[in-house]
Amino acid sequence: MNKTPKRYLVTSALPYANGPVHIGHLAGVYVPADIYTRYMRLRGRDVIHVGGSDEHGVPITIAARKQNCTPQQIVDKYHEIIKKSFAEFGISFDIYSRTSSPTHHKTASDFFKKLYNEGKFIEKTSEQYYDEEAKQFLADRYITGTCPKCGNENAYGDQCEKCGSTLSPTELINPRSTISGNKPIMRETSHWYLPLEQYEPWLKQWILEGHQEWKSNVYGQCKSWLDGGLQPRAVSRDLDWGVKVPVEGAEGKVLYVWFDAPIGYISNTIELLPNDWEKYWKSEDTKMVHFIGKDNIVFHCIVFPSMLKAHGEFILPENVPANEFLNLENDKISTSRNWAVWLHEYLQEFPGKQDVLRYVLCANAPETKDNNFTWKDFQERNNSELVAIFGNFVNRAMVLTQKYFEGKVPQPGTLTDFDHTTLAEMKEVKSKVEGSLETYRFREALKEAMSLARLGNKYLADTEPWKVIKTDEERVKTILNIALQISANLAIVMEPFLPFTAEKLRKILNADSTMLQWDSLGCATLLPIGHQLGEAVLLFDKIEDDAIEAQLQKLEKAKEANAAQAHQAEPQKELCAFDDFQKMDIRVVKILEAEKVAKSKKLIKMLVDTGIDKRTILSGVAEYFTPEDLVGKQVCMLINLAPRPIMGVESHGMILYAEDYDGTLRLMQPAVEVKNGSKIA
RNA sequence: CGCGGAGUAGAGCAGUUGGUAGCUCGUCGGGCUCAUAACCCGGAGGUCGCAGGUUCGAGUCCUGUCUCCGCAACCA
Repeated sequence: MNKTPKRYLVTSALPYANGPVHIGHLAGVYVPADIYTRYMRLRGRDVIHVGGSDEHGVPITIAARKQNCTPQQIVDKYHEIIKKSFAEFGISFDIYSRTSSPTHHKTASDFFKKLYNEGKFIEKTSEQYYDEEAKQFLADRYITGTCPKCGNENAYGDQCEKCGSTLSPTELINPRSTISGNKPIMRETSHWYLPLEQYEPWLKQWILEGHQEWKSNVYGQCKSWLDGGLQPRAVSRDLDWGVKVPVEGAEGKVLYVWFDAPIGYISNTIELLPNDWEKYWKSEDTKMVHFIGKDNIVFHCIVFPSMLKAHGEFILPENVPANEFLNLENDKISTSRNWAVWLHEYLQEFPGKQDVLRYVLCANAPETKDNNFTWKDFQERNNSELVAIFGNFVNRAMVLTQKYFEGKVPQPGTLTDFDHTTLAEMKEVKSKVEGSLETYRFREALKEAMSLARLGNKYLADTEPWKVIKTDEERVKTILNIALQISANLAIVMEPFLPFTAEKLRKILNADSTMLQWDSLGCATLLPIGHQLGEAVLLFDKIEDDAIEAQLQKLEKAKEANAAQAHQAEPQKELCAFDDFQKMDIRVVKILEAEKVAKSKKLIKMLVDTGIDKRTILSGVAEYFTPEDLVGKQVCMLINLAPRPIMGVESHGMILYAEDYDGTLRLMQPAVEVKNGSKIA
């Protein structure tokens, strides 16, 4: 595109509606997309930001099966959570819809039909595993069986996680469906494919020659795919959840979710502007930008553009500024492992602190490589950057003005050289921030914006109005006027990044957004002389250690829960002859008395009723039970274990416990009370 | 030897066409006291993953090599 675009279409990746949104999604996609969009709006450009939930695909049907509900219920639940949390977090979508909407079904269906009618697909028949009970074809991942290479009995249809070898479902010995547990059968099925290889020359031209300015991770990935040669890609699947394939004889088939989802960008625009959407999608002077994470590069740079090209009426993305991934406390963020900071939970636990998270995620965004989010860093950035630099500067300017001039903007006198230098630096911020934002360098842009607050602090430190007031009130008027003008500029420049704070700051300055327009950023006369300022409330609050500690503990709990889930039962011991087993006399006994053995750490001495006699035994379980936990309980015990003296007392048997994954011991009790001395066999 | 990206002060990150290695936080020292013990100035701290090569000159270009992350279930 050579000429200046007339309008902008910003899309952000559709979150998959089988879970809530977490900080990885935000840092990778939604925060930068929102900053970009807000910036465009502030510049008065024609821009819309479209998004929505991606609600189709196999995983959602699996989740529904597991939770014993319908796929619709799953997506309804998460769509609501996601939509609500985005809104509360200030991600300013012009529309946030969903791929289960009627508009989307129609749009995707029509899209498919057009390509189908024009012969843009090829049809292929193949044999795939089919679960007769669940009545569905099985994706590779939903088939398990014995690995032909290492004998692991729980290899997946695409890969054995034990030996790492790549497999195809037909290689598995004794394949089983993970849905029903049954043995699947082979069944013939036919699907439509988009012949991507036909678009290869065009893609090479368009990306490799036409878009060398794309980020290196994006460009590199595209180049690698194009150099490797593209293959036809199936656009349909055998499934009952999704957009029905609108062709006769295609019952039980839906559009493959990758084909369906990006069309959501179009449907959402149609839903937003039913009569006016076409100018955003079909007009060459629209600039379209896709915000995505690195895992989506191929779809948005190769596959979706090929679809759009095949369709023929739509424009192509001008840029795809994909981000890398964000880690959490040095570990990969994972929905299934619950290793994440969930947006809806953050909003509850840190009310009114949307901008703190927005700030941290932008300042530490994974723009060029994977980055790490830690709660300690979150606290530090809040306390020593937002509070100490930005909030503190505004507060200083406000408090001084209240103190000396009753909260009215004072009239400046003659400017010194230093004043001029400071104002000149302030003026530069606009072009720097704009330059960074236009090239998707959000981290850099935010740093430039923050530098304005630093400039303000330095200005006050160097001019020392609290000293000068004693000798030269006129000079102080100039100083504070400048300090307040800097604050007003901060209210403008922070708007795309920290919209809640900008609003708050406008209130503090008693200025509305008509006084503080982006175009006047850098201007030293934003606040008129004599203007009455508002109340000097604090922009940010410190975050104390206990709040951070609570978050870390929450994560620690998630980790423990994972450990419990990941715990594997120990392998079976070697075989034991029946006679050997019969030698052991295991009985139900009642604990009559229990007391800790003096001077021992672990020992508890007990008197038990075995039905035969009453005897003394010792058990090394004081770390897990108090004597009171034990008295009166019936438990299992090996009564013919050879007696053994422990710490001077002879123990006549051994009580049996179950040892949990983490080493915790549990009593083994009969489900109902039985007679003491009952045999266990 | 599948393909991309990344590896730079204690931590988190910049470094755009090869030309004195930067920023934020932390740390140490000093200043200031208007401000949420906040702010301002200065210092220390790096053989730019490792090994070679091209060049007058390499964090940057080339070759090899190690590690991490993605591309394959969930997933940004």
